[in-house]
Amino acid sequence: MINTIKKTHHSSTAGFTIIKKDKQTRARLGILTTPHGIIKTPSYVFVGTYGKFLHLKPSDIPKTKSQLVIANTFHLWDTVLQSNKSMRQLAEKNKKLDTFLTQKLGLNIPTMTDSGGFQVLSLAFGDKNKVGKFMTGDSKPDASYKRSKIRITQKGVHFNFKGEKSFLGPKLSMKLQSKIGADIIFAFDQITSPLDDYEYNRKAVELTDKWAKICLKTRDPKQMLFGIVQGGLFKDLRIKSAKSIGFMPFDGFGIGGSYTKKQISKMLKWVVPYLPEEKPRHLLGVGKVADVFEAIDNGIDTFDCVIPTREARHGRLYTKTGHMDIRRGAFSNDKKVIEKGCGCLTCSSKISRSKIRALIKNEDRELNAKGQRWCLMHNMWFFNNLLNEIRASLARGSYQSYKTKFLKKFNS
RNA sequence: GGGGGUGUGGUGGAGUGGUCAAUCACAACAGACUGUAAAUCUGUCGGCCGUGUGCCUUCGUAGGUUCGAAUCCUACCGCCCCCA
Repeated sequence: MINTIKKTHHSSTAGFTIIKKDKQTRARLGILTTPHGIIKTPSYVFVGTYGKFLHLKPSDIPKTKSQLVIANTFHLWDTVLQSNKSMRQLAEKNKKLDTFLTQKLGLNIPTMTDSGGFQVLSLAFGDKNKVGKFMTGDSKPDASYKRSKIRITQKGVHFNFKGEKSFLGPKLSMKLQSKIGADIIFAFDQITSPLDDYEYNRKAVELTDKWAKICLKTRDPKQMLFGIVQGGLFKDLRIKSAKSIGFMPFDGFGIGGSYTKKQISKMLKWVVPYLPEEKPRHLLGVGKVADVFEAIDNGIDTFDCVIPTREARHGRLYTKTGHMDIRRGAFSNDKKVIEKGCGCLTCSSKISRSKIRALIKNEDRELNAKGQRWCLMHNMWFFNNLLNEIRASLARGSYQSYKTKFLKKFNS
């Protein structure tokens, strides 16, 4: 089983170093060191939920310049517990791939896992509720809103998934995350929805605190464990949570929860001052272009988001002037590359817009997957390149002007 | 020359007397996607405006039957198949 995989982690190889702080914002340039390599921060973290990227080969990932990948404990749950012969054989063949997750990825790079806590939110609602992480400013709480599918106790969360009863809590999450073996793991927290009231959030903060302590106690010491700040939309709860979680001996901190649109920045301004300056900060699940700058401005070092990959699969491609829907008929005869001067594999291979369009709109699974791969290669590279340029501007001390210039050109 | 079949909105293709401006799919157009139950979802898709259980014009063409026709009848036109 997984025990046969030799672990080469050494906690001494993990850490975070701040190289430079921006003078005008809270932004900082840093290096996050893990047993599987270093991450230059600020950095985008790409979401490979099942320990892989749909339609990408392991060798594609380095070509996108991705530094860090986050997978999900909830989704890997079954497979990591299964005795897996092929996985063991793989481990013996390629001894460099020393964890379950790097084996899944087929690649020896720094990884994270989410605790599965987010699924408590996303799986908790009936399809009718349509409540996600974000709520538009004018959304109003719906009378039908209720958490009909979950029951939260002091030990964790009971819920139904695909008709089966499940339970996930801090202890089990730590156990699973240890088996998965990511370099950085997250505490099991209680995320709330934008529709939850003060009282519900207050309790969630308390429970998140309690679970945080359990996670610290039952963690695998070879991994870096990040605690998570909650508090919903409420300033005093956010601060309370940040103080409390920030005081605990975590290796870094995640900021979680859900928001109304355009509120991320405000929330970060409440929370970040209460987190230890010398430790890395991760913003969970946020990553549109504008949000990237907001996060970095407010002292965030890493952040993960499905936007680049999901939108790529849906045909939305990013350029410095905004994004395009490659499926549009207007591109059917467009022989140009997605973006002139782009260094991604797709653009440097001179794959035309019309070609990508034809592939991604093709019913044939294989051709469609090829089209999606070109889109993924482009978007992931785009975001990594953006972060690379941001880092360069931080190093030069011209972050603010880079940001202004970039956003002026970029139409979201 | 004889027999049979067929003709529907950008395309394919339903519908064979009323609830049909016409199922559905594709294309097109517009929008969404933020710790991935998401290789996905939503909307529009004859014209007009006052956006409505609104008006107008449509189912090869021209007539006819009927209270009422894309649907039945007749003729014509086009295409397909079979026999000569």
